[in-house]
Amino acid sequence: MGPYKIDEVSKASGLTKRTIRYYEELGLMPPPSRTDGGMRLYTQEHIDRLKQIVNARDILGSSLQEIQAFVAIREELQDYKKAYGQTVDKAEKRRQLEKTRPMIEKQLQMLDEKLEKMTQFRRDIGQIYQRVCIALDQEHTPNEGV
Amino acid sequence: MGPYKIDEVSKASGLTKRTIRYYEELGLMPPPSRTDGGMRLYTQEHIDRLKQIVNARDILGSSLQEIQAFVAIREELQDYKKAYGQTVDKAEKRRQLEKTRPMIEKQLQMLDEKLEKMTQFRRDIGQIYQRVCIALDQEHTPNEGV
DNA sequence: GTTAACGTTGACGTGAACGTTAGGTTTGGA
DNA sequence: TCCAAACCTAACGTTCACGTCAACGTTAAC
Repeated sequence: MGPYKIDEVSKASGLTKRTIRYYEELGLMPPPSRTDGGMRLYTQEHIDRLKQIVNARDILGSSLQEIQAFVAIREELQDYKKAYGQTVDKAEKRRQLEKTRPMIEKQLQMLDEKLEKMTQFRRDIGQIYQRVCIALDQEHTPNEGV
Repeated sequence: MGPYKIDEVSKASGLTKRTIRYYEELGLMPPPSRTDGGMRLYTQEHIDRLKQIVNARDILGSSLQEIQAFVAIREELQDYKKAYGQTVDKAEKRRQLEKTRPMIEKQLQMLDEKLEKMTQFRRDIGQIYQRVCIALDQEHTPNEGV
């Protein structure tokens, strides 16, 4: 359990070594201690911190490509609606819908996952907030009392 | 209200003209019609679509800098915890906490906004999904019945 | 004490998501 | 009809978030 070298941290966090150094450079992570030779020595706290960052990144970081997938669903449905009155071929409509359904299901699953992680995140921060408030109250009231 | 030129769309959506053209290029938006001279003519639907994209982008797109703000709060609190047993100066601790509290409040507000938008987003997709399922059921069942 | 595996710091490369500039065309009002 | 304002495409520049390569130093096992 002692100090970890960067490769172990990489495997534990799922990030590449490059990314770990990059995050340190950005200041996302406190710089770890070093050996006399200059090698980085990480603690468990560093790993936890990186996992938090990865979590937050997964929730909050989506590319335009991913966003496109979401908006595309609505368009497909709009296309379907437009074609609804015109298309004579019911089987064709059906095939189209059957194609889009699994896509929507996938998006819903992704959204639910992100929502869950996000609410968990919210709870964490909320708890921290409460502790801060309590601490502030406790230090404030006694001076006024008696 | 008639066709919109790109500058009006820009003001209505909050995106720059460059970004609007870029999103079209990416296929995030259906290409608008053109005048004989080649000028883009947008409809209200285009504007709505862009607003959806902006919304989704605001929810899902955060940089590492923004993520850093979230993670930083935890670190500050950890620092506080560490110093809790050692610091003799209670006023100093209090000042530190009073400094972090508004930061946490801001983060909470941001998170709540994102959460609300996200759940709304989720509801929308869920409704679309239901309509698709119903449509598939309706076209399926009658052929089997009576 | 040698050596292979792993670490370090630059430095350049890359794709995404635009900003900016250049050079030319279109539009709409005086 | 003329002209400024707004539009167009094309192309290069930029920042972020890393990947990748080179050249070199450190560790740990044998």
